[in-house]
Amino acid sequence: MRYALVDCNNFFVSCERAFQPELEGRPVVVLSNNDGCVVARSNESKAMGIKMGTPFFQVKELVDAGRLEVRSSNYALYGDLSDRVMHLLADTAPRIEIYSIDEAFMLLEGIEEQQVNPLCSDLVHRVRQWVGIPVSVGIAQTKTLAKVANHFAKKYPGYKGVCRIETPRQREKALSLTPVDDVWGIGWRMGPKLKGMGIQTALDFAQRPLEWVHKLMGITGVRTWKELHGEAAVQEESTQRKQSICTSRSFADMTGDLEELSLKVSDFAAMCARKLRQENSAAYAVTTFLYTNRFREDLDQYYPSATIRLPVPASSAQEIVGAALKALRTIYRPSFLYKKAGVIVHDTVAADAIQGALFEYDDAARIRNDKLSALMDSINTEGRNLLRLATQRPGHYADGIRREHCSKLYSTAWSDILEIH
DNA sequence: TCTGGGGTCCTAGGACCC
DNA sequence: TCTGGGGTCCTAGGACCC
Repeated sequence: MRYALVDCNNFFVSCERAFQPELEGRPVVVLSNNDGCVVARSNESKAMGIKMGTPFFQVKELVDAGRLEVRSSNYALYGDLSDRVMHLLADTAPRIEIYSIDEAFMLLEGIEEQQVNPLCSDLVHRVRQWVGIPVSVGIAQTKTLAKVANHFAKKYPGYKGVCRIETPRQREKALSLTPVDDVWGIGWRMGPKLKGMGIQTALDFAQRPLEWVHKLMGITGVRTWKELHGEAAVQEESTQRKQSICTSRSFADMTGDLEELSLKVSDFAAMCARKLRQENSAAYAVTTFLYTNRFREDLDQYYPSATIRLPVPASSAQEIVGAALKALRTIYRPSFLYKKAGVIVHDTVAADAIQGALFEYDDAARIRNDKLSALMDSINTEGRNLLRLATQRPGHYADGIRREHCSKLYSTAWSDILEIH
């Protein structure tokens, strides 16, 4: 098997540039929700030393001085452009696995070896021309090696966006030039630990005995090691249905008020229920969690969560919201100030495979709830929650979230129209 | 004053049973 | 009052990813 990892360069920034070409060549950053911190950077802003996750207030001076462009994140736009990129990939390869909003693996089975590079080069041009997004492609025998190849494709313009690791010699060379903490699967915990033991590069790591890796890092480390040796060990994307769905937000201002938290949690839960229905799923369990502000060392900290199990998997707003509020009441303590809350629905099953509980469950009520939720879905299109439960407040859960640097909704008018049946 | 959101997988340890 | 070993299931939390 051969994999091609296609990765959009600086994706959120590239999306903004696709509709504002004057941003081309300028240092740009895109911010997280609440305009909290930097989540995407152009090459120019990376070169200025701005790090991923930098709080916005630390670079605000650069913006005020006209040396840095800033945008609030616009997920409707990014999702739309992502769809367009993925369609081009699906037209190129026999099979693709979408890994994230800006990345996908193409499975190149059945494609002749000499065809692989021209095919990928052509894809890079098409995506740039038709969607306006620059992408890089890394090709290798395993997903982890394809990731390594992708780093080279991004870093060195000479590759023109496509880098392939094929021979053992190429593999060794590439691994010897890759810092161990840049390897997919080796994170901020293990990276420094390995370096402390004298393992600097991916090649150093790959040359350790497998047993040693197993003892230090467990089964996940073994997988990474095998992948670097060209043996596929990372799971194929199998389950289409998500196992858990989460909706959470930080608040612009902290709150200790149960009433206010209940309104937020109701909205998060209703959004989870809607995502469930869109996936044609239902969930056996609902978890509500709260966070105090971890940056305020002067305040008491509290990170509680509680899970409610349901007798029958649910996807109606009524049931999910009811369970989430019940969980909230068990964890809420009035003596704290909360900065963030969220709802997770998990233990999901296909909605059409639900088995009723034997006793003590009102089937008629469930069917009524499901019908009402479906009706709400048909009226509430994405981002426009016109219908709500009584526990939800007028407005949208995104209300009160800071978005002071948002670009216009360039592309999404079309998808809104297409979603109305 | 100001510090994101949404996922997956693995493991350690507790509860419970025989 | 003494009190072993092994198995399973569940859950919380850690580590990783983007």
